[in-house]
Amino acid sequence: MSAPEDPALPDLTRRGLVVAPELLGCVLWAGGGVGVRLVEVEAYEGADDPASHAWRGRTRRNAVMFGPAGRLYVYQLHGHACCNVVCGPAGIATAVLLRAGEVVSGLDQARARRPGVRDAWLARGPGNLTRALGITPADNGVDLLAGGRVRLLGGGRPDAVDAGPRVNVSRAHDRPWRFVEAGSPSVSAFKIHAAARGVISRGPG
DNA sequence: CTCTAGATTACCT
DNA sequence: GGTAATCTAGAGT
Repeated sequence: MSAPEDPALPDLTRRGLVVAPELLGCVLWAGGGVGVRLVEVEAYEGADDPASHAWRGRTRRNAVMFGPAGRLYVYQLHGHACCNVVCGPAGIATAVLLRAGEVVSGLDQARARRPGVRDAWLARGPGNLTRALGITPADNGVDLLAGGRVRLLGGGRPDAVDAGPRVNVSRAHDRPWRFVEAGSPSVSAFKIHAAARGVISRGPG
């Protein structure tokens, strides 16, 4: 009871690039009992990463990225919500974007939120993942380790992980900071930036 | 105050 | 394959 930390969770106080592949297989659990096992994530750093929201320093939107690890950073884009797990020590902006997962609990609730979508695609894509879980900008800044409505739980690592360029980012194409569980049907299938093709590698999970 | 670009998605041909 | 819908934060005037 006195040790709420989940031993299967990676140490989130390290930089997002290190934490990101270790988050694959972990479960993001939200209200309504819906849980999503993560199969696709992307790392974002701070001042050194021109693709990051935190590249130009702290603003009202990205303030949570500069906070302590284990918080949820939620922002809206084109009318959709996307969420990140904040990493690193307080004061350092680094986070992991949660791009896709497979629903492992609360299937009925997730289906109700995404009518007409096949089960494997319920949480495929960052906007779809937040929608299946019921996460909104109102959840920005919540502590995922505090046992609240939104939580991050440990899980088994996938057998194999693919790395490649991040999706729909127009800068820093040379950085293979997108990590996916190899072969998962729940991984999003968006076109990568033309300049980023060919930056793909495979490594052990 | 106005303008623009964007870590997206669904629908079109 | 392509593009319109959608809307806000951030930067520019």
